Amino acid sequence: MVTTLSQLRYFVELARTGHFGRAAERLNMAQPPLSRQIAALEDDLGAPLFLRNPRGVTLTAAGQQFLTDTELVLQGLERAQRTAKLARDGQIGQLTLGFTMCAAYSVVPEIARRYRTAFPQVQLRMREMVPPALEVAIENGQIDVGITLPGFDAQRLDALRLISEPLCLALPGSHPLAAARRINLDALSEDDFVIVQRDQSPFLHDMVLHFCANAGFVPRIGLEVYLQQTIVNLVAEGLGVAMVPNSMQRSRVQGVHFKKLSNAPLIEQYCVWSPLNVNPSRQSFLDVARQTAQVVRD
Amino acid sequence: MVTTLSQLRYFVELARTGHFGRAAERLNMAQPPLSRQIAALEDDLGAPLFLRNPRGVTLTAAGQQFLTDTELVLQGLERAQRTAKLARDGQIGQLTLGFTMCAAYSVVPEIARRYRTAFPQVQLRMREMVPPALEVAIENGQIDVGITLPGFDAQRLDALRLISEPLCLALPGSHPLAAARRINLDALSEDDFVIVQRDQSPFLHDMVLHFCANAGFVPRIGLEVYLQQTIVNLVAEGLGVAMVPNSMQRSRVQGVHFKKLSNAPLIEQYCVWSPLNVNPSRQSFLDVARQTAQVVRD
DNA sequence: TAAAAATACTCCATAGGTATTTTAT
DNA sequence: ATAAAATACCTATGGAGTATTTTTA
Repeated sequence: MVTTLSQLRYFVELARTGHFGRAAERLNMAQPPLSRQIAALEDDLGAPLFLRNPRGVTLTAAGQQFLTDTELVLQGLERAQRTAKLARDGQIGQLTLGFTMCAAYSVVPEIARRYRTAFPQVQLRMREMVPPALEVAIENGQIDVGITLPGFDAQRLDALRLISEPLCLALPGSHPLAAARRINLDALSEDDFVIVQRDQSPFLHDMVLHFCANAGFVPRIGLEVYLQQTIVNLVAEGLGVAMVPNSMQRSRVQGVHFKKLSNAPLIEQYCVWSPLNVNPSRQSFLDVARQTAQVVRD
Repeated sequence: MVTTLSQLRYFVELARTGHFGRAAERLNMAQPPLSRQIAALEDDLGAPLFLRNPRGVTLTAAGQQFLTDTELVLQGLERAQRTAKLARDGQIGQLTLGFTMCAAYSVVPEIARRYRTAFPQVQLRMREMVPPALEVAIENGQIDVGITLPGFDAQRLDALRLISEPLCLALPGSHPLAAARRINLDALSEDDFVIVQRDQSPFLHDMVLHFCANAGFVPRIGLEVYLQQTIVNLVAEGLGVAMVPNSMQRSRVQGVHFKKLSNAPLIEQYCVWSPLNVNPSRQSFLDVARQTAQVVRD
């Protein structure tokens, strides 16, 4: 014989009523099988749980101990059953979001805030990463959703366009054009540019080069930096100028001036994910992302 | 269908191995019943727990959630089974000890200390009470064991003699005999006595009266107090003299002098309990009490 | 003697076994 | 083509029911 869940439920009910007959009634069963099951349980445990009195039963010390423990077990089981359903529906669990620095200051904070409010039981983890790494992380399942620039493999990943924003110019405070309101790119044909390394963010790298080409010059590349996020810092240090997404203005680095760029190219942000990813929280995250982008656009 | 404990165990094993065949092997069963039971479990929960891949299975989000919850449930059950046995053997649980003030300063502290050391998992509760209340509390089951003076109903309660100690005299500092080393009781025939009310501690009350009678006088009773413990305090206030158990000297009340009494009567301390009491910790407590008394006597 | 629990005996639901088919790369 | 899981079908353990006996204040 082996302890069963019904035995535990029978035990709890009998402990509450203190009476085989009434407990059996409340359990919708006859008294003899209840007696047998309780006897079997006591046998399994190797300890009597009840004292049989002529007018009912009372718990032994072992029974009292077992009652508190058993109630926890049964509650734990109910909780397990409930939370399994919640996890299935993506109401509970973990969701890991990867995002590029370009998105960090535009849609990501608002999306994260709204998602946490709507699904407080889902633990949202966030990892900043460069676009190629992000794509790999999605394929590995290390992240469930990414927010990144175009340039990903649209064959293998599904995507949702969120917003587009213009590039703008980042100038050091010491730059002669630091007081201008709007700048034509050809005015910077003699400047040093700070630009992200091509292998870290090919789309943005190429976009900058193409835009310069359209303006009729090849930019002098003073620094190629590994991480997108250091660009603004290096501009602040006076090491060159840079073209960055408009939302980078929110980065609040001292000593950098952001300027509108005439005929600025638009850069798009996409939500991307693998169709193989099975995290049930993913869909509701995408819903929140879509709504948020809608609101931000208006 | 209803979720069973075996299903939970099967689920945990399958989650660990990620393979129906190998899990079934480790569970000492064939693969088909394992498949069926897992399917039944998923059906019950209303959520798929595994993703079936051609080379085995992996957990869904719901499965991951359910795994952590289920492991807690199974551990909880094992714990419940273990502690039931410990409770049966009196290794774990609660034991309530009642004691009179007369015992509070003699054996009780040492017995309690030893018992707590020997059975740290048993929560020892202690309640000071007057002898008649103690007897009632034992019959009610409010306390499991009492330490008290003789005079209890030996028909209904079992008892174990612990120690005997002489009565001594408690005098206020202002008393003419405050400097004496040993006193004959007849020297106090004109003094006011502070004595406990007869209904609160009949045995001690009568013992004092009898001893005075043997010394050839009826004591002048200045104060009859409700609680034994206030006697020493009132003596300290100069309101009379009193006969108290020798161990009351340890009460450390300022302004009281304790004196040896010639031919002092001995007062015994008993451990008492009801044969109807079923607390399994009781027997080991009695063993400790017996041992402790033995040591204290030597 | 009366209320309550335990035992005797029967039935059937279901867990598990074996053989086989289906599925997915 | 192959490994793995699902399905079909069978057997038997054991849980629940009814009728009855035992227990103890």
